[in-house]
Amino acid sequence: MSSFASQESESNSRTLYCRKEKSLGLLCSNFLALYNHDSVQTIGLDDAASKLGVERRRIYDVVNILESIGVVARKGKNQYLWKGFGEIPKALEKLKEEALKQNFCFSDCSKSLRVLDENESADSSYVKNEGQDNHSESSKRTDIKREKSLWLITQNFVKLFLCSDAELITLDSAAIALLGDVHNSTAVRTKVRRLYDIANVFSSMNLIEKTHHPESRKPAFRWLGWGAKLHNGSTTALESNESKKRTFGTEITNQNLKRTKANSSVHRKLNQKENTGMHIKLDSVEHDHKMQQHSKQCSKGFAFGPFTPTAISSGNRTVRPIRDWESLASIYKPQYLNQALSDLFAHYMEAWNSWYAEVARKEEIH
DNA sequence: CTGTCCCGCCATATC
DNA sequence: GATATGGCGGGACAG
Repeated sequence: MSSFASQESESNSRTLYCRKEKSLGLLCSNFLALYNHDSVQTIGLDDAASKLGVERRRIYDVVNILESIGVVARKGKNQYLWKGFGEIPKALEKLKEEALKQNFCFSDCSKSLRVLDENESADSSYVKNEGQDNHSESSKRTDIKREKSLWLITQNFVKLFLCSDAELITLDSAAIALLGDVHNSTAVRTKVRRLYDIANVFSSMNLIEKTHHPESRKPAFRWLGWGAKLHNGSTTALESNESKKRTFGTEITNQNLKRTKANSSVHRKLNQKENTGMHIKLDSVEHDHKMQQHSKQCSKGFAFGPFTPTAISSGNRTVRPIRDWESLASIYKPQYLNQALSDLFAHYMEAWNSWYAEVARKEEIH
Protein backbone atom coordinates (compact mmCIF):
# COMPACT_ATOMS: atom_id res chain seq x y z
CA MET A 1 0.00 0.00 0.00
CA SER A 2 1.09 3.48 -0.50
CA SER A 3 0.53 5.98 2.15
CA PHE A 4 0.83 9.58 1.28
CA ALA A 5 0.78 11.08 4.66
CA SER A 6 2.75 14.12 3.78
CA GLN A 7 0.23 15.89 1.75
CA GLU A 8 0.62 19.30 3.21
CA SER A 9 4.21 19.59 2.18
CA GLU A 10 3.14 22.53 0.16
CA SER A 11 3.75 26.08 1.10
CA ASN A 12 2.29 25.59 4.50
CA SER A 13 4.92 23.20 5.58
CA ARG A 14 7.41 25.68 4.36
CA THR A 15 8.44 25.97 7.93
CA LEU A 16 12.03 26.19 8.90
CA TYR A 17 13.00 22.70 9.55
CA CYS A 18 15.76 22.72 12.03
CA ARG A 19 17.49 19.49 12.55
CA LYS A 20 18.79 20.46 15.91
CA GLU A 21 15.37 20.79 17.33
CA LYS A 22 14.82 17.16 16.68
CA SER A 23 18.06 15.82 17.89
CA LEU A 24 18.32 13.03 20.36
CA GLY A 25 20.45 15.16 22.57
CA LEU A 26 17.82 17.79 22.91
CA LEU A 27 15.21 15.18 23.44
CA CYS A 28 17.34 13.73 26.17
CA SER A 29 17.67 17.10 27.83
CA ASN A 30 13.97 17.54 27.72
CA PHE A 31 13.45 14.08 29.03
CA LEU A 32 15.84 14.66 31.90
CA ALA A 33 14.34 17.99 32.75
CA LEU A 34 10.92 16.48 32.70
CA TYR A 35 11.68 13.62 35.03
CA ASN A 36 14.50 14.88 37.15
CA HIS A 37 12.39 15.54 40.16
CA ASP A 38 12.39 13.82 43.46
CA SER A 39 8.72 13.23 43.15
CA VAL A 40 9.09 11.29 39.99
CA GLN A 41 8.98 7.58 40.41
CA THR A 42 7.81 5.99 37.27
CA ILE A 43 7.99 7.02 33.70
CA GLY A 44 5.37 6.07 31.22
CA LEU A 45 6.63 5.79 27.72
CA ASP A 46 3.43 7.00 26.20
CA ASP A 47 3.35 9.83 28.62
CA ALA A 48 6.89 10.79 27.79
CA ALA A 49 6.30 10.56 24.10
CA SER A 50 3.29 12.78 24.18
CA LYS A 51 4.73 15.23 26.63
CA LEU A 52 7.92 15.58 24.72
CA GLY A 53 6.17 15.69 21.43
CA VAL A 54 8.02 12.89 19.77
CA GLU A 55 7.17 9.53 18.51
CA ARG A 56 7.53 6.57 20.71
CA ARG A 57 10.42 5.13 18.85
CA ARG A 58 12.64 7.97 19.99
CA ILE A 59 11.77 7.44 23.59
CA TYR A 60 13.15 3.96 23.34
CA ASP A 61 16.41 5.36 22.14
CA VAL A 62 16.78 7.77 25.00
CA VAL A 63 15.61 5.35 27.61
CA ASN A 64 17.88 2.60 26.47
CA ILE A 65 20.88 4.81 26.62
CA LEU A 66 19.95 6.20 29.99
CA GLU A 67 19.31 2.74 31.29
CA SER A 68 22.81 1.65 30.50
CA ILE A 69 24.19 4.19 32.92
CA GLY A 70 21.63 3.60 35.57
CA VAL A 71 19.57 6.72 35.30
CA VAL A 72 16.47 4.76 34.61
CA ALA A 73 15.52 1.13 34.92
CA ARG A 74 12.89 -0.86 33.21
CA LYS A 75 10.02 -1.64 35.40
CA GLY A 76 7.65 -3.23 33.03
CA LYS A 77 5.70 -2.72 29.97
CA ASN A 78 5.53 0.92 29.16
CA GLN A 79 7.01 1.69 32.50
CA TYR A 80 10.41 2.80 33.56
CA LEU A 81 11.73 3.76 36.93
CA TRP A 82 13.53 6.96 37.48
CA LYS A 83 16.68 6.14 39.39
CA GLY A 84 18.32 9.49 39.20
CA PHE A 85 21.74 10.79 38.48
CA GLY A 86 23.07 9.43 41.70
CA GLU A 87 23.25 6.09 40.00
CA ILE A 88 25.67 7.28 37.43
CA PRO A 89 28.85 7.08 39.50
CA LYS A 90 27.95 3.63 40.65
CA ALA A 91 27.11 2.53 37.17
CA LEU A 92 30.34 3.90 35.83
CA GLU A 93 32.31 2.22 38.54
CA LYS A 94 30.68 -1.05 37.79
CA LEU A 95 31.28 -0.67 34.13
CA LYS A 96 34.89 0.00 34.75
CA GLU A 97 35.27 -3.06 36.91
CA GLU A 98 33.53 -5.10 34.33
CA ALA A 99 35.70 -3.74 31.62
CA LEU A 100 38.86 -4.48 33.50
CA LYS A 101 37.66 -7.92 34.29
CA GLN A 102 37.00 -8.75 30.72
CA ASN A 103 40.14 -7.33 29.29
CA PHE A 104 38.36 -4.53 27.73
CA CYS A 105 41.26 -2.22 27.91
CA PHE A 106 43.06 -1.37 24.86
CA SER A 107 46.43 0.13 24.97
CA ASP A 108 47.33 2.20 22.06
CA CYS A 109 48.34 1.75 18.53
CA SER A 110 46.49 -1.13 17.06
CA LYS A 111 46.67 -3.58 19.79
CA SER A 112 43.80 -5.90 19.63
CA LEU A 113 42.45 -7.54 22.67
CA ARG A 114 39.62 -9.87 22.93
CA VAL A 115 36.58 -9.35 24.94
CA LEU A 116 34.77 -12.29 26.16
CA ASP A 117 31.52 -12.00 24.49
CA GLU A 118 28.89 -14.60 24.42
CA ASN A 119 27.58 -16.03 21.26
CA GLU A 120 23.99 -16.66 20.73
CA SER A 121 24.58 -20.36 20.65
CA ALA A 122 24.50 -20.80 24.35
CA ASP A 123 22.52 -18.37 26.31
CA SER A 124 23.17 -19.37 29.80
CA SER A 125 25.54 -17.49 31.95
CA TYR A 126 24.62 -14.11 30.83
CA VAL A 127 23.46 -12.01 33.62
CA LYS A 128 23.02 -8.39 33.25
CA ASN A 129 23.70 -7.54 36.86
CA GLU A 130 21.31 -4.79 36.63
CA GLY A 131 21.16 -2.81 39.78
CA GLN A 132 23.95 -2.43 42.23
CA ASP A 133 22.27 -4.51 44.83
CA ASN A 134 22.80 -8.13 44.09
CA HIS A 135 20.44 -9.93 46.25
CA SER A 136 18.55 -13.04 45.49
CA GLU A 137 16.28 -11.87 42.84
CA SER A 138 18.08 -13.23 39.89
CA SER A 139 18.30 -16.68 38.42
CA LYS A 140 14.84 -16.42 37.20
CA ARG A 141 14.53 -17.80 33.76
CA THR A 142 13.71 -14.29 32.85
CA ASP A 143 17.00 -14.31 31.15
CA ILE A 144 17.50 -10.99 29.63
CA LYS A 145 16.89 -11.15 26.02
CA ARG A 146 19.82 -10.59 23.90
CA GLU A 147 20.50 -7.11 24.95
CA LYS A 148 21.01 -5.96 21.53
CA SER A 149 22.48 -2.87 20.35
CA LEU A 150 21.94 0.37 22.06
CA TRP A 151 22.19 -0.82 25.61
CA LEU A 152 25.28 -2.86 24.93
CA ILE A 153 26.90 -0.43 22.59
CA THR A 154 26.45 2.32 25.09
CA GLN A 155 28.07 0.38 27.85
CA ASN A 156 30.91 -0.66 25.66
CA PHE A 157 31.34 2.86 24.48
CA VAL A 158 31.63 3.98 28.06
CA LYS A 159 34.06 1.21 28.81
CA LEU A 160 36.19 2.39 25.99
CA PHE A 161 36.53 5.73 27.64
CA LEU A 162 36.95 4.41 31.13
CA CYS A 163 39.71 2.06 30.22
CA SER A 164 41.47 4.04 27.63
CA ASP A 165 44.46 6.12 28.24
CA ALA A 166 43.51 8.04 25.18
CA GLU A 167 41.21 10.83 26.03
CA LEU A 168 40.14 11.49 22.53
CA ILE A 169 38.20 8.81 20.78
CA THR A 170 36.76 9.05 17.34
CA LEU A 171 33.53 7.36 16.61
CA ASP A 172 35.11 5.52 13.77
CA SER A 173 37.72 3.97 15.94
CA ALA A 174 35.14 3.22 18.57
CA ALA A 175 32.96 1.52 16.02
CA ILE A 176 35.82 -0.55 14.78
CA ALA A 177 36.84 -1.41 18.27
CA LEU A 178 33.36 -2.48 19.21
CA LEU A 179 33.00 -4.37 16.02
CA GLY A 180 36.26 -6.15 15.68
CA ASP A 181 35.97 -6.08 11.97
CA VAL A 182 37.63 -3.31 10.15
CA HIS A 183 36.54 -4.46 6.78
CA ASN A 184 32.82 -4.58 6.85
CA SER A 185 32.22 -1.02 5.95
CA THR A 186 28.47 -1.29 6.13
CA ALA A 187 28.57 -2.59 9.62
CA VAL A 188 30.95 0.12 10.64
CA ARG A 189 28.72 2.76 9.19
CA THR A 190 25.73 1.43 11.01
CA LYS A 191 27.68 1.25 14.22
CA VAL A 192 28.86 4.77 13.76
CA ARG A 193 25.30 5.90 13.35
CA ARG A 194 24.45 4.42 16.70
CA LEU A 195 27.49 5.94 18.26
CA TYR A 196 26.37 9.29 17.03
CA ASP A 197 23.08 8.76 18.75
CA ILE A 198 24.79 7.83 21.97
CA ALA A 199 27.27 10.63 21.69
CA ASN A 200 24.49 13.12 21.31
CA VAL A 201 22.81 11.92 24.42
CA PHE A 202 26.04 11.89 26.37
CA SER A 203 26.96 15.28 25.09
CA SER A 204 23.70 16.67 26.29
CA MET A 205 24.50 15.32 29.71
CA ASN A 206 28.05 16.56 29.50
CA LEU A 207 29.44 13.15 30.00
CA ILE A 208 31.48 13.65 26.91
CA GLU A 209 32.43 16.55 24.79
CA LYS A 210 33.07 16.85 21.17
CA THR A 211 36.36 18.20 20.03
CA HIS A 212 38.88 17.69 17.35
CA HIS A 213 42.20 16.11 17.24
CA PRO A 214 44.91 18.70 17.60
CA GLU A 215 45.97 18.78 14.03
CA SER A 216 44.09 15.95 12.48
CA ARG A 217 41.00 18.06 12.50
CA LYS A 218 39.16 14.83 12.91
CA PRO A 219 36.14 15.01 15.15
CA ALA A 220 36.64 13.17 18.36
CA PHE A 221 35.09 12.92 21.77
CA ARG A 222 36.59 13.51 25.13
CA TRP A 223 35.34 11.91 28.28
CA LEU A 224 34.27 14.36 30.90
CA GLY A 225 32.72 12.02 33.35
CA TRP A 226 30.01 12.78 35.75
CA GLY A 227 31.83 14.08 38.74
CA ALA A 228 34.86 16.23 38.85
CA LYS A 229 37.58 15.45 36.46
CA LEU A 230 40.18 14.20 38.83
CA HIS A 231 43.59 13.90 37.41
CA ASN A 232 45.22 11.47 39.73
CA GLY A 233 43.93 8.07 38.96
CA SER A 234 42.32 7.30 42.20
CA THR A 235 40.18 4.32 41.75
CA THR A 236 38.01 4.46 44.75
CA ALA A 237 36.86 7.74 46.09
CA LEU A 238 33.65 8.46 44.28
CA GLU A 239 31.91 9.74 47.28
CA SER A 240 28.46 9.98 45.99
CA ASN A 241 27.48 13.46 46.74
CA GLU A 242 24.05 14.36 45.75
CA SER A 243 25.38 17.76 44.92
CA LYS A 244 26.38 16.57 41.54
CA LYS A 245 23.18 17.58 40.11
CA ARG A 246 23.13 19.11 36.75
CA THR A 247 20.25 20.98 35.49
CA PHE A 248 18.96 19.99 32.19
CA GLY A 249 16.92 22.73 30.83
CA THR A 250 15.02 22.78 27.72
CA GLU A 251 15.39 25.33 25.18
CA ILE A 252 13.34 24.53 22.26
CA THR A 253 10.97 21.74 22.64
CA ASN A 254 10.82 19.08 20.10
CA GLN A 255 8.39 19.70 17.42
CA ASN A 256 6.44 17.54 15.18
CA LEU A 257 7.54 18.94 11.94
CA LYS A 258 8.50 16.24 9.63
CA ARG A 259 11.44 16.21 7.44
CA THR A 260 10.36 16.53 3.87
CA LYS A 261 10.34 13.02 2.78
CA ALA A 262 10.08 12.42 -0.88
CA ASN A 263 8.08 9.30 -1.02
CA SER A 264 7.89 6.18 0.96
CA SER A 265 9.76 4.09 -1.44
CA VAL A 266 9.62 0.58 -0.32
CA HIS A 267 13.11 -0.59 -0.46
CA ARG A 268 14.12 -3.70 1.19
CA LYS A 269 17.42 -5.19 1.81
CA LEU A 270 18.39 -8.43 3.27
CA ASN A 271 20.29 -7.64 6.31
CA GLN A 272 23.04 -9.53 7.82
CA LYS A 273 23.98 -9.45 11.36
CA GLU A 274 27.39 -10.33 12.28
CA ASN A 275 28.38 -8.64 15.40
CA THR A 276 29.60 -11.33 17.60
CA GLY A 277 32.93 -11.30 19.18
CA MET A 278 34.56 -8.12 20.02
CA HIS A 279 37.99 -6.96 19.40
CA ILE A 280 39.31 -3.88 20.88
CA LYS A 281 41.59 -2.14 18.62
CA LEU A 282 41.97 1.52 18.78
CA ASP A 283 44.48 3.60 17.11
CA SER A 284 44.90 7.23 16.42
CA VAL A 285 45.74 7.95 19.95
CA GLU A 286 46.82 11.42 20.49
CA HIS A 287 48.17 13.05 23.51
CA ASP A 288 46.21 15.78 25.00
CA HIS A 289 46.92 19.24 24.00
CA LYS A 290 45.96 22.17 25.97
CA MET A 291 42.38 22.74 26.28
CA GLN A 292 41.34 24.68 23.33
CA GLN A 293 39.21 27.60 24.02
CA HIS A 294 35.55 27.98 23.63
CA SER A 295 34.57 24.65 22.33
CA LYS A 296 31.08 25.17 23.47
CA GLN A 297 28.46 24.37 21.00
CA CYS A 298 26.06 26.98 19.97
CA SER A 299 23.17 25.48 21.78
CA LYS A 300 23.84 24.59 25.31
CA GLY A 301 20.95 23.01 26.94
CA PHE A 302 21.49 24.32 30.38
CA ALA A 303 18.81 26.20 32.09
CA PHE A 304 17.69 26.78 35.54
CA GLY A 305 14.26 27.96 34.83
CA PRO A 306 11.22 25.85 35.13
CA PHE A 307 10.82 23.27 32.54
CA THR A 308 8.14 24.05 30.10
CA PRO A 309 6.76 20.95 28.54
CA THR A 310 5.43 21.17 25.12
CA ALA A 311 1.86 20.68 26.08
CA ILE A 312 1.14 20.74 22.47
CA SER A 313 -2.06 19.33 21.32
CA SER A 314 -1.88 15.72 20.46
CA GLY A 315 -2.30 16.58 16.87
CA ASN A 316 0.34 18.07 14.73
CA ARG A 317 -0.41 21.62 15.48
CA THR A 318 3.03 22.45 16.77
CA VAL A 319 2.51 26.00 17.60
CA ARG A 320 5.07 27.05 20.07
CA PRO A 321 4.97 30.58 21.32
CA ILE A 322 8.39 32.03 21.20
CA ARG A 323 9.23 34.02 24.21
CA ASP A 324 11.03 37.22 24.13
CA TRP A 325 14.66 36.98 23.41
CA GLU A 326 15.69 38.17 26.78
CA SER A 327 14.45 35.15 28.56
CA LEU A 328 15.84 33.04 25.82
CA ALA A 329 19.19 34.63 26.35
CA SER A 330 19.04 33.93 30.00
CA ILE A 331 18.24 30.39 29.28
CA TYR A 332 21.23 30.10 27.09
CA LYS A 333 23.48 31.21 29.82
CA PRO A 334 25.49 28.22 30.90
CA GLN A 335 24.81 27.09 34.36
CA TYR A 336 26.88 24.59 36.19
CA LEU A 337 25.86 23.59 39.62
CA ASN A 338 28.73 21.25 39.96
CA GLN A 339 31.50 22.92 41.78
CA ALA A 340 34.35 21.43 39.88
CA LEU A 341 32.70 22.11 36.60
CA SER A 342 31.96 25.63 37.48
CA ASP A 343 35.54 25.95 38.53
CA LEU A 344 36.66 24.61 35.25
CA PHE A 345 34.49 26.87 33.23
CA ALA A 346 34.77 29.84 35.43
CA HIS A 347 36.47 31.94 32.87
CA TYR A 348 33.94 30.97 30.29
CA MET A 349 31.19 32.12 32.51
CA GLU A 350 33.00 35.30 33.29
CA ALA A 351 33.47 36.09 29.68
CA TRP A 352 29.92 35.21 29.03
CA ASN A 353 28.63 37.34 31.83
CA SER A 354 30.56 40.38 30.81
CA TRP A 355 29.48 39.96 27.27
CA TYR A 356 25.95 39.37 28.32
CA ALA A 357 25.92 42.42 30.54
CA GLU A 358 27.29 44.49 27.78
CA VAL A 359 24.69 43.30 25.38
CA ALA A 360 21.97 43.90 27.90
CA ARG A 361 23.19 47.37 28.52
CA LYS A 362 23.29 48.15 24.88
CA GLU A 363 19.90 46.70 24.41
CA GLU A 364 18.55 48.84 27.15
CA ILE A 365 20.07 51.93 25.70
CA HIS A 366 18.88 51.00 22.33
C1' DC B 1 32.36 16.85 -0.87
C1' DT B 2 32.33 14.54 4.16
C1' DG B 3 30.30 14.23 8.49
C1' DT B 4 26.10 13.96 10.99
C1' DC B 5 22.07 11.46 12.34
C1' DC B 6 16.61 11.75 11.86
C1' DC B 7 13.06 9.00 10.38
C1' DG B 8 10.36 5.21 10.21
C1' DC B 9 10.09 0.54 8.02
C1' DC B 10 9.63 -3.76 9.68
C1' DA B 11 11.72 -7.77 12.30
C1' DT B 12 11.26 -9.47 16.79
C1' DA B 13 9.66 -10.06 21.44
C1' DT B 14 5.85 -9.89 24.32
C1' DC B 15 1.14 -9.74 25.64
C1' DG C 1 -4.29 -12.09 16.88
C1' DA C 2 -2.52 -7.35 18.79
C1' DT C 3 0.89 -4.60 20.83
C1' DA C 4 5.49 -3.26 22.55
C1' DT C 5 10.18 -3.01 21.52
C1' DG C 6 14.08 -1.59 18.90
C1' DG C 7 17.54 -3.05 14.87
C1' DC C 8 18.74 -1.02 11.07
C1' DG C 9 20.01 1.81 7.10
C1' DG C 10 18.23 5.21 3.51
C1' DG C 11 18.85 9.50 2.66
C1' DA C 12 18.05 14.32 4.31
C1' DC C 13 20.58 17.59 6.59
C1' DA C 14 24.86 20.65 8.04
C1' DG C 15 29.14 22.68 7.06
